[in-house]
Amino acid sequence: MQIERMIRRFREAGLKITPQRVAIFEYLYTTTSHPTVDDIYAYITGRFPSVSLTTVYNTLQTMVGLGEIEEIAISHERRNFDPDTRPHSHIMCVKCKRIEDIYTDNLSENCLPESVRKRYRILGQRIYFYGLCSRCVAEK
Amino acid sequence: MQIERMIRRFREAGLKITPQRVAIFEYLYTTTSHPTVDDIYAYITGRFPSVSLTTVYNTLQTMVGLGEIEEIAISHERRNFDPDTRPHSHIMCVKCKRIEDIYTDNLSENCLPESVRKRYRILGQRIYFYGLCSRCVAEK
DNA sequence: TTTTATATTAAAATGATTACAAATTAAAAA
DNA sequence: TTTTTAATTTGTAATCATTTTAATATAAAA
Repeated sequence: MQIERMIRRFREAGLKITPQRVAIFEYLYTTTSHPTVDDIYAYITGRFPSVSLTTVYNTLQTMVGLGEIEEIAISHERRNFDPDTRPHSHIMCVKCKRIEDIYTDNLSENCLPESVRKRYRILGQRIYFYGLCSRCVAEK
Repeated sequence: MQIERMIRRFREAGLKITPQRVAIFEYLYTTTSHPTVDDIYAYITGRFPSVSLTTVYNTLQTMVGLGEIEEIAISHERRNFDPDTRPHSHIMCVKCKRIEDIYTDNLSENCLPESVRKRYRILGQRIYFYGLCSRCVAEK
């Protein structure tokens, strides 16, 4: 399972396995949402009341460094993390800020003109959609 | 020209035309880059030494509200603004952080599955590419 | 020219993130 | 199992970006 995988990845990197870290893994891999630092911190404090925000930041940064989670830059207001590293896109409701995954086989690498491609070593690509979800449309 | 256009847009919205605002318009429409708040502030202080950061923030926010500039969410480290509101994409060098425009006729609205489309009122879309520019590849 | 509503400014408040040093602990070695 | 050691966690303080606020200044209408 993914939590075991993270433990193995941390061990391989010479990092220690602490209960705080495992709790963060558990939260990331059992929620289907795209949590913020505060979401994660709120959950962890439920289990380890004395946990420090620094620990959450450090662990997330380490996981990003290992390529096991990704930051979603869909909005400047919030910083969301995504434990799903398969290629996919996101859509955010501009009102309630919820983010949903979009899986599609047609990720548009082909948008990149040759003139750009030859001047860059391409490392990644992100596609974000913005809209109003049906719930928020109904409300207003 | 675009500066005249912004002046007209502000007037139409019942907003006043101040030298500070005009200087911000001038900076935005005579640079081809994607400036941050600090880039703009640095330029404006050259002309109005006593200008306040608040004025820069307020003016940018107003322009975003009028739909005349857009925020680029390509990175959480920086907040870049784009005075070009035509549909286009961006590529950022992950090392030097420079952002370049990409114009392409094939913006992938078609990436959106019907199942998602029917649950959202789509308002916008952004595509970001990440890579190393030739200059930064050479350096390392 | 006077008036008035809006904009600017400076300073303080807020919020997110990072840096730091002391105390704790995971895990390797004995 | 116990000891040792290096890494981690914690709490606090520092930093940085952004927003709020209230007083002052000013664009533009009267």
